[in-house]
Amino acid sequence: MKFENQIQSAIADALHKLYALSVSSDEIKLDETRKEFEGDVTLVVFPYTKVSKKSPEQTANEIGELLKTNCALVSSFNVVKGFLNISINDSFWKEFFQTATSNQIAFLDLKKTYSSPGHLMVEYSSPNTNKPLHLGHMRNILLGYSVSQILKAVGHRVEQVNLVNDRGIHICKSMLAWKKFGHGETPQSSHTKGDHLVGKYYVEYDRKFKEEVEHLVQKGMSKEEAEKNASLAKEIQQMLLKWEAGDKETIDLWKMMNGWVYDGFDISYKKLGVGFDKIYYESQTYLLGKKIVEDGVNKGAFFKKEDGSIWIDLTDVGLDQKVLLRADGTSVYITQDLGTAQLRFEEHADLEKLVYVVGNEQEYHFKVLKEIFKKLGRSWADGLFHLSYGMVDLPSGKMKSREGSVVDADDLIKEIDEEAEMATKALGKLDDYDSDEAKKLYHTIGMGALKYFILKVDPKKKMLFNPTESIDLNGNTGPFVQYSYARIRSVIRKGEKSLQFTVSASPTVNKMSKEEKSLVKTIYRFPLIVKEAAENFSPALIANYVYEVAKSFNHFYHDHVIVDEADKETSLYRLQLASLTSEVIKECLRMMGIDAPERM
RNA sequence: GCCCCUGUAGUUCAAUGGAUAGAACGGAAGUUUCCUAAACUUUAAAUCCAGGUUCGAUUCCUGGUGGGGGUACCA
Repeated sequence: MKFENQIQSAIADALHKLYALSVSSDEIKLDETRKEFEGDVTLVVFPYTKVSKKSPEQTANEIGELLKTNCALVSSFNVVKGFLNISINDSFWKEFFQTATSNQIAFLDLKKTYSSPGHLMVEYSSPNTNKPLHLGHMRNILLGYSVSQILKAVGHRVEQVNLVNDRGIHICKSMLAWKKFGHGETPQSSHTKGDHLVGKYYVEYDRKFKEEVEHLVQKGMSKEEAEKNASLAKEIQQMLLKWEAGDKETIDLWKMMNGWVYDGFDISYKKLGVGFDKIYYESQTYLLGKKIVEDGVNKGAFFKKEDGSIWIDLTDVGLDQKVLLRADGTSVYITQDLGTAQLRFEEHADLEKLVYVVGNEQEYHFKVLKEIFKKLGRSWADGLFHLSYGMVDLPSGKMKSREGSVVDADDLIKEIDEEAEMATKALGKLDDYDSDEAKKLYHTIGMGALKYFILKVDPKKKMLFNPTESIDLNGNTGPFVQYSYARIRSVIRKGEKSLQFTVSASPTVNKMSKEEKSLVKTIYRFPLIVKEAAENFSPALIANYVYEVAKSFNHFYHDHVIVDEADKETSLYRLQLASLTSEVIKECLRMMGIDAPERM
């Protein structure tokens, strides 16, 4: 079905015949012809003028002539400066279209893209249990979910997992504050979502602690001393020790409050339409991590300093010395990651890649993690991959959770749903919807806007998000694509009614207009785009592609009457094209975790 | 100090070393006897600076400069 390979080898032959140049066909680079020129693919001939010893134009013409006579796919060519624009025979496009429409499922199902699909794990979300999810988490979650769907689409087996940071001193802070100042408040009694309630006490601790420190400073203590000697700081240490010792009262409190948080997170995940195959908890892996560190010391991979702390020396690979276990034997951040990774590869012996969706401020951390496992001789160490993404900035600057300048995920979802509702009501199209249907649609549109907005940006770049202007519904946006989809569906419904059109009917293509061919060419690229997106873990490629498809259809739609009852043959063919287009759009949206409404 | 990322229209984003740097929003001007006007058409507007490599550089290299992040037993 692919024509590129045939053209490439035909060019390789031509170069060999004309200039005795031997190049393998996959080294020949073909570009898509720019829209303003005639042709389908373009060969840049400048690199070959050295061997041809002729002008670029002459070289291009020579190659073009030979292609035209030797390759049946090539119908014509034209030369502009050093660019050889090759036109592919129309029959190729017709044939492609007919094959694709007569078996849409085969065209959309890319599971055979890789002859030996892999087994991968994608970790995303990774929240702390001391505060609710915010905008930064949303970029993480949407990226992780979408990447998982893309990888599955090309046939990989994917484990979608979450790692909950459920232990440590920061967790104790909200526990202590609740215990001291909470008066037994629960999510039920306060009608507050569990994660928000716990977050409230985390903030409360910070406030009380600062008060106390300030008080001590006024009494003449230095700030550092005050932070060490504050009674709250001491109580926190006590609590952490109690937790580690398994003190029943502390553990029960911990379990209760974490339970509240998980209930809250579940609601947020559900609203976002994402989920996980398995959730790992740091509290269950950090001990394994400690063990790995101890084993490493025995093997001589790590060393112990005089104070008893354990380190790894990574200066030989351009990194620093890093601490792995504190002098008092307690674990540091990386300790649990060691345990978690080890556990995962034990659970899935055939796991090839472990993808961590984590912000770019942790790039150093993941470099270190990989090097540690390499030093320990783990065969799977090279399979660790940090899918790093940029921060989400606000117009007011960076989000700082301690300063409260965060955009809360639940608030944002609510605002966007309301925005979608207002915009939809203003158009007044849903008069025959009942309130549940309408509400569902507002959410579909709102989430479509939010998800598309976040996913269309290259992950590694930082992005700016303006919550007050919220989300556009026009232009390069999710709702535009959703709207295009809904409209195509509506055209098809009409066609089915008036023409008894069915998807299984086989159309005959006589002529293809320029717009039609352009749309067909765009659809042709679908498998290539998805493959590229899977290889680069890039939902942005899918987003930009689906926008192009939607735009291309809108263009076509305005130039043609699709359902013309006087010309059933053409109508049938155009409806097939519409159907194929709508399925491609739906599949792309699905890979981004966006719903495609039939009507909007 | 050292390391990493980044600088494109007024704004938010694109552009495997290729043709006249693309979209969208916002600005200006249009299009509803026609399957959804959340649409379509036209229009003004940009590569941080200086070198280098190349037939050709937004892209690669060097230096400068602006922004962000990391790095010292935080997670």
